[in-house]
Amino acid sequence: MRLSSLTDYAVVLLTAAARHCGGVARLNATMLAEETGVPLPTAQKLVSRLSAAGLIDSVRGTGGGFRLSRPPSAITIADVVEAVEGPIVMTACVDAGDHDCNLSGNCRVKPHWNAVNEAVRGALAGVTLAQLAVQPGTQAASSETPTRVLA
Amino acid sequence: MRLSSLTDYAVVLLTAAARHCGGVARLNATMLAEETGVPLPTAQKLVSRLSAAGLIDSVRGTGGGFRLSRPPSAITIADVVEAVEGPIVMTACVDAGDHDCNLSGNCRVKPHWNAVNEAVRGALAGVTLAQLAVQPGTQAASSETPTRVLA
DNA sequence: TCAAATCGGATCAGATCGTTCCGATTGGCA
DNA sequence: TGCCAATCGGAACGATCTGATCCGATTTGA
Repeated sequence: MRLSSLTDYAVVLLTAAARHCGGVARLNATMLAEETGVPLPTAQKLVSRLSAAGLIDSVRGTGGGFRLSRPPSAITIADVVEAVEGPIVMTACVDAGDHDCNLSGNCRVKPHWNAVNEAVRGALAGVTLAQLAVQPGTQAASSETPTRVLA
Repeated sequence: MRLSSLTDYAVVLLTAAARHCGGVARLNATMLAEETGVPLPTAQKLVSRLSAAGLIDSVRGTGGGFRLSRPPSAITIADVVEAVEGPIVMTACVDAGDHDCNLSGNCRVKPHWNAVNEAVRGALAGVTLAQLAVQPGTQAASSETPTRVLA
């Protein structure tokens, strides 16, 4: 019941990127790695995955870099988790194939897992990058409306 | 973002135990393993952990076994997760020590993780064994009141 | 007192995660 | 027009953790 550290780093990187949203047009992995303290190779790997998932638009070559593909208020932690770790599924039952569950035949718990899954996913989808990007103690100054899960 | 399969098995075992709540006084690992399809060694290991966590009361020796220490409606999925996997912490930041985070110095995301953590934990704590124990399709007959997270 | 049955802890293989490195691609510059 | 530098993209390696199996400790009943 813990996010992978790669996901943790991804959130830190994207939050930093969200803060630079109005600044330079393009960011690069080296710059964000230095600013956040995330190891450069790891940052590069994350840029790959986030780009593949469509959360950032990346441009290769000299002067290239990346930028958020959507405004920070439209990117949730659930999006980041799915981009880095894959689909949010609590158990093998919920997975599309739901094959390799050796007790799927008479498993009576299975029908309930979907609801649990959606509950957890909803909790993660209720937090946006815009909320994370605000400075600690200055949340009142944010133009974003906090969701109930953060209350 | 996935529960360990041990946790999955633990929920299946405890749900089966909850169904036998009004039946025989003591259950044993062998019996539940056969009934649910969980491998016996794994079931034994889970009994150990669940007993150590106080979710079940176990008695050793001939004729021994275990039973739920609380009514099924008072045991939530969050309890099971914590018993098998340890405390529910999304990131290293939330952990008590919060040491080995090499960017804790100027990490601006850290203050927000606690809220996310509680949101997820709340989602898991809103589902009880009593809800999982009901037969699929007969939820209306359950005496338990469904929680909002399942709505 | 003996024996059977059960829980409890220790051991080992397997898989996943995290890190690191190298190649492919692109744009700028002479 | 050709070369070079900078960046993303994918592949390989090592470490850590999980999950399954086995054997010993403990207790009750005959």
